[in-house]
Amino acid sequence: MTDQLSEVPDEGVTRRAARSQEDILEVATAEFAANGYAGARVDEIAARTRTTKRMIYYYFGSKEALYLTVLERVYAQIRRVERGIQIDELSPTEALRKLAEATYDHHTTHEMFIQLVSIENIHRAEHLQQSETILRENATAITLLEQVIERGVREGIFRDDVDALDVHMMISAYACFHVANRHTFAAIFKRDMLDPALQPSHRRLIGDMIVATMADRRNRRTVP
Amino acid sequence: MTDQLSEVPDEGVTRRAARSQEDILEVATAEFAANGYAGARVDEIAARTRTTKRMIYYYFGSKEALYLTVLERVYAQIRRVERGIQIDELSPTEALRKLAEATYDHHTTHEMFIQLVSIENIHRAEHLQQSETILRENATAITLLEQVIERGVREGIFRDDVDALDVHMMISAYACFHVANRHTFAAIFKRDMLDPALQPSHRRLIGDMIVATMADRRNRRTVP
DNA sequence: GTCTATACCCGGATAGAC
DNA sequence: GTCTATCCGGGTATAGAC
Repeated sequence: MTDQLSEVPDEGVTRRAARSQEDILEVATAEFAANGYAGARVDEIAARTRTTKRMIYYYFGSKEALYLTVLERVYAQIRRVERGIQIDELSPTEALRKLAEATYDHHTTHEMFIQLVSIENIHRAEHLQQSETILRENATAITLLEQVIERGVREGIFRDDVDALDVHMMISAYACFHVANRHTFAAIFKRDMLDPALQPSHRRLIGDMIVATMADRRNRRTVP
Repeated sequence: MTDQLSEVPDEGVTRRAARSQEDILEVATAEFAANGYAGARVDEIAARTRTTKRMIYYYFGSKEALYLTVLERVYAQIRRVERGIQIDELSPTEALRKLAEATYDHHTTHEMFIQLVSIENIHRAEHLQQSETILRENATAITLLEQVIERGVREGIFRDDVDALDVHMMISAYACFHVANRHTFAAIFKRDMLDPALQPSHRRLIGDMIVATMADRRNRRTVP
């Protein structure tokens, strides 16, 4: 979580203060992700920062507001990744595989994001619903997927009874599960889903899965 | 979570006491699932039971021990479902679909189980690892899947580079996601994944997905 | 086994000086 | 903006009568 999460500092705030807020957010992200909302300790965040607890309340107002800022920061991060995906030159099949792999790559390298999403779901997305930014911006992720699927259906190579949200659901489910359920899975089955040795095959499998499902001839509208 | 979760009461405990402990566990399951481990309140559990807070500590010793009992109870429940699945008469393809649908059915009707698994993952499965029962018994879920896949590979209709744990992972990922990420998904994309109107198609989709992936001819060892 | 009352501590939030 | 010190609610856990 060190990559490009910085926000533009407010005008009236000194460079040092902005830096300090960044530090707090960095540490808070780790603390919330590791312990959940109620389990996270503001004391602990302060202890791991160069600032004090008093300053955290000065900057962010409350534990909940701090958590919300953390949430918006990690959602902004995945938005940037999504916007960077280029699929112009690819066939619908290749594009689908690339989108699936990009999601797999993001989630497997951003464990804290997945943990925060899990935590947010435990709390019925009550905080997320307070953030107009996330709700407005992050839904756009599927427009790319919509275009790819529409093209594939038009070309007669994709089934037409599964929409973009369904595909997004399948991709996210697979990619999330590797990270979100890593520990219970490893405890019961003795296999670490994030073992680097397994990642290439898991990365291929998500592409296979999505492509095979969408191209399944038994469900295709137009049989060639 | 009203179905058959009862444990056999200890010998020295009266019928009334056993019933009281069942009540506590029922309510505790809901409380932990809804608020996470740290967010759950023993006061609240006591308030929603006919017993008192003092009795909860008398019966279970600590909040953590209570949570562990809750966890073992829901894992015992899914074990019973898994053991009840019959696939003797089915082809490998049909068996795979049936197993996928059974998992989908269980998870979508046991929201609290999925929430508790999420919570447990937030805490790096530290509690789950203390339960020899869960670790010993729940790994057996894949033996059925192993047999089906071995048969399918032998008959040349399944690819042979995806093992039973991988398939279990795909099935669980899909089924878990519907429940675990329901709220963030609904908030962002305005679609409730557990909407009863969508369930038949989602139920078909998980079967299609698993069957298509395993039968994908481009990855099959023996091309017919 | 079941109750009431309470000890004790921890954590979020704030006061107020500089 | 930054610090130290502190309040105070509430949460886990227990004492002790019946």
